[in-house]
Amino acid sequence: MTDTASDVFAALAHPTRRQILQDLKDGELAAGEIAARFQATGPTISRHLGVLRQAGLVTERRDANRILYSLAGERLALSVGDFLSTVCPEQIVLRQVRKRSTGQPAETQA
Amino acid sequence: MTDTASDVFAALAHPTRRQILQDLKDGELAAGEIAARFQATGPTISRHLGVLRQAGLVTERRDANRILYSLAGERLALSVGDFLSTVCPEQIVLRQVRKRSTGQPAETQA
DNA sequence: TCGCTTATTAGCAATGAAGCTAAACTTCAT
DNA sequence: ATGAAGTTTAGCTTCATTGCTAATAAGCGA
Repeated sequence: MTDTASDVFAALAHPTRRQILQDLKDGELAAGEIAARFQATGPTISRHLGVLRQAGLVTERRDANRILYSLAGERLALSVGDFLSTVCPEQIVLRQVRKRSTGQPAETQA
Repeated sequence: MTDTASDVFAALAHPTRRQILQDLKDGELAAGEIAARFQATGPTISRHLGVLRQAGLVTERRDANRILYSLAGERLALSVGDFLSTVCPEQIVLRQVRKRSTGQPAETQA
């Protein structure tokens, strides 16, 4: 049910999560540093980070006390760009992204 | 909190809706023709089409009895590509897309 | 007008998402 | 050990989404 693309797009559907990804664009940040940029509570941001991690859009590593998050830009470009390039290939171009071997997993269940 | 990008990504988060967009890539289709391609009922597909329309990803026009849906590819590429190009600009290139010129009139949400 | 086709809207049940507070867990310092 | 800082997990409430069936609207033809 929860295929890859759905997880990725659902993760991107929340403005806080998109902002987190933009903040991570310049380098890794600790969970607390990320949470400090929003009005939401720490647990709420932690859950958002969990959604992003489950979608494969961020990676985490431990540094002593803290947990540092990094952007998984290639994964983001691959998932989203792959869909975009199949629906409107004229308007978008993917760069240095290997296409997956097979086509879509054909999940057409409603 | 339902900004434009959130509506677009939320619309793309459902596999049926992504498949609808892919089906529309080759030209406009009537609602019934779209519904016939899925196992879901007509009303369910109609709601999916409503979500896509509200996100601005499809346009509709009346033809006698039928309502024909078309892909709004430029809008799709603009919304998604704009975000992608800010988060991971190295991996993606936008083509013939004006620089975020759309001042959307804040579409209403149910 | 009546009936048929096409498509949407209304209403309902089930599921999931998002936010909070409180508690728990990990790591390091005292 | 004890404690403090940094994060996550648990539990709860609220609201949105998804799906269905039944009902409604709109258009065309006899």
